[in-house]
Amino acid sequence: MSIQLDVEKPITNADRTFYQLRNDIVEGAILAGSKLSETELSTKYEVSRAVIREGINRLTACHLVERKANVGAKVVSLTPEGLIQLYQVREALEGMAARLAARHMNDEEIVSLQGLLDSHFNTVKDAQLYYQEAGDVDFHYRIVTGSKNSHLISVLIDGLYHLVRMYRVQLGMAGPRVSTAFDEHRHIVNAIANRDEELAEMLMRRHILYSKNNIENKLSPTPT
Amino acid sequence: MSIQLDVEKPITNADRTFYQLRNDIVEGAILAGSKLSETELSTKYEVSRAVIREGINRLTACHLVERKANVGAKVVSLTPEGLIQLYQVREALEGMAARLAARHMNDEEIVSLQGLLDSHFNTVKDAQLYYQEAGDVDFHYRIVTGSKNSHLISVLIDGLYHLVRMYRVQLGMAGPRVSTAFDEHRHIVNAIANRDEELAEMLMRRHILYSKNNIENKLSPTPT
DNA sequence: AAGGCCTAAATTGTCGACAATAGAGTTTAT
DNA sequence: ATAAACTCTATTGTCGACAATTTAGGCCTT
Repeated sequence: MSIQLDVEKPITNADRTFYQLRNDIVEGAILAGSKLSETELSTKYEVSRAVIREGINRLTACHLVERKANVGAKVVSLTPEGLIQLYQVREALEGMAARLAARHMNDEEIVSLQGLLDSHFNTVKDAQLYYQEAGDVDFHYRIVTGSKNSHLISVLIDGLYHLVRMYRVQLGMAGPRVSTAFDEHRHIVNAIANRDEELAEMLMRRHILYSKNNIENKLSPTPT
Repeated sequence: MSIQLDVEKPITNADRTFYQLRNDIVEGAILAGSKLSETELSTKYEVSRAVIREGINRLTACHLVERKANVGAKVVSLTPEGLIQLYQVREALEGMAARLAARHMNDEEIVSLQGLLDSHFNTVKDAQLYYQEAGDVDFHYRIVTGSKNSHLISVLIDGLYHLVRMYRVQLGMAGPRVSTAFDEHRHIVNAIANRDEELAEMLMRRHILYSKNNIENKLSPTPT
């Protein structure tokens, strides 16, 4: 089963530059916490300062950079507190997404989602961690879109998920928790298939909470 | 007690223009659903197109306008479905905000919040609906900032709240529910003062859910 | 020597002009 | 008559230059 989350195709030059910038920041090619010089970037990406500025503004909107008037922009710094706060927001939003998915996903979408889990099961058996990681992203992606709530979708997919990916990539999350996370996914899908909104939300919130605790333990011995 | 939620001061011309645009959209001076012509706005606000473009981009980030490449931007349309989806996101985020506020607000902040409610009680007695409306905004504002979660704060205050205000202003929400909402506020503050995270979240979610139902009934006789 | 002030360099903010694209209206061919 | 292709116009996308602001460094004063 194919995995592609970045189906957003660049129309204009500003689009393309924004995607490149975002990717370079998420992947760490542009270091976290570093300053973003407009002139420097404009020569590096071979576009005018105007498109760089638009890119930086868009990056500010998804919380990947911070901008200060008359001073400049810099890439956000990755901190344990920031990661915790990020997961708290995820817990709230994705919990609601699971609730709404249980209400609004049609039968066809649910069957497809179950099929996705089946294919994950095979990769888990073969212990292909990378695909599991991508599969996890794909799973959450489907729940969110399944909520049919445009605000939820845009805030998570256009916004927070890129920051989540940035933490994962740069702090080297791949981790265990693969098989247990798979079971949690299965339970969530079951709740959605049963149209049990309450349970779907609760299971999703716990799933994210566990994930947060798992990451916290990896980062520091004393969780908050 | 003074009420000021827009303490954000414009530094640059782009800031000032963005605030003006945002206000004109929220207040309805620029009609919902109407197209935003860059050249037209640039003459109207007496700034260059670059400034207008930055403003439009920022408005896109807080979901007040929608932009399509090579076509242009238009103000979002207000629909019952959009309002419902907005309140669903509010329920999730502000519920979490109340939970975190119960965890992170210090005693001084809680006392101040209780004082705010006391002053509301007087205005409610005098039936000054306008101040109650502003007071409601102030109340929610404090809970959100009390969460000490920067993502939560920015998504709600810089983003969704302006859209909420737009719905309230343009669909003429002032409504009854004043005194009952006041009681709900009181219960929420009590839960926070008792450091009861679970209850604070639940009460806040119900508070927003009631508010949503109240608005739905005003809009259409058949709620979703 | 420490502190403040002034100057200069670099960076961001703003602007007007030009290029590229989309949409409407007109023409033309079947 | 209809549909496709073309032209033209209005709007957005992109660019380089100029203005305003910040910041760092040296200089002067106490």
